[in-house]
Amino acid sequence: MVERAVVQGENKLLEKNYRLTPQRKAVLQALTQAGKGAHCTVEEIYLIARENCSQLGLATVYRTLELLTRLSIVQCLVLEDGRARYEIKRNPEHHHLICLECGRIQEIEDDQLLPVYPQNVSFHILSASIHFFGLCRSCAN
Amino acid sequence: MVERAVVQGENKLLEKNYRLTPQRKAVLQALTQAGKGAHCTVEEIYLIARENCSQLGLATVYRTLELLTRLSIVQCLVLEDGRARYEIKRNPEHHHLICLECGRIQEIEDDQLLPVYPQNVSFHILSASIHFFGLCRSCAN
DNA sequence: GTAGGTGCAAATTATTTGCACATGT
DNA sequence: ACATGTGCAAATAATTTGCACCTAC
Repeated sequence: MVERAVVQGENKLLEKNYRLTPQRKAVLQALTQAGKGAHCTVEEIYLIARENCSQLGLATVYRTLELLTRLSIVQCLVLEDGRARYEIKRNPEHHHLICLECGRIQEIEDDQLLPVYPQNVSFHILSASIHFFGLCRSCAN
Repeated sequence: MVERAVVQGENKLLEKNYRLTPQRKAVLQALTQAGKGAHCTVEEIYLIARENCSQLGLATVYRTLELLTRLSIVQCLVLEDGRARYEIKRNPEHHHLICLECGRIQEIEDDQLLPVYPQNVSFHILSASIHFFGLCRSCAN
């Protein structure tokens, strides 16, 4: 079964006159297949996507993710380890709870934290990326 | 004139029985010399620090920054470009306003944004890193 | 048919590591 | 004196790029 997010992504590509190649389909498929809260590295996406598109090259995955990011189909998350992670962009926006003990990443939706954006700042805020660090339930005992 | 932050950093090193080498002094000095809101890359810190310690090697800068981070003397900031940036840790904590147009980074203190940490989440939050993206005053026209 | 996309291998960039030598305490 | 630190060069890891070939439209 083809996920809704895949179809939406494919449509966005077509709308902007980008070609719908098996490689792009496979990357989109991999991102949704990994599921919510997956935050896959490029390498991980590559490995999953190759199952549906065996001749896929790693460089193509990088190029595809760059394109999908530019089209706001996916979003990039860079954690302290400096490696890029990607996830399908969703609405409403969400933020991340990163466990300092086990490294697991949970998600939290924007409206669960009544985002109070700064006042009296001469800066026009368009979006926010919030990383909370702490201990997840099981690591906190 | 030697900055207060340098002296504090040096004392923290001594307290924990780390040696106070010219290399470590130079890195601390470079970080404070760059000033508030500098967010220097490792390479930049290396270039500044070398002015006071000519035989300094880049690997030592990496090792020193890793140590200073571990001792909470500095903090590491990883932006979307994936390169590590470092700044002296201050109190109160602050967050970042990143201009999407010119890339300049402003700072905002924690208490200026009534930090609203999530409620009803089974996660023990210890700290937060908030990146706001948008347009700085001059780029917004 | 052709512009746009891809695979591969080589290049680049950021960071880490091994090891012989140097130095702060 | 000696553990700790350092410089250098080589290793590793992540990402980017050049180019000949391929394919979705």
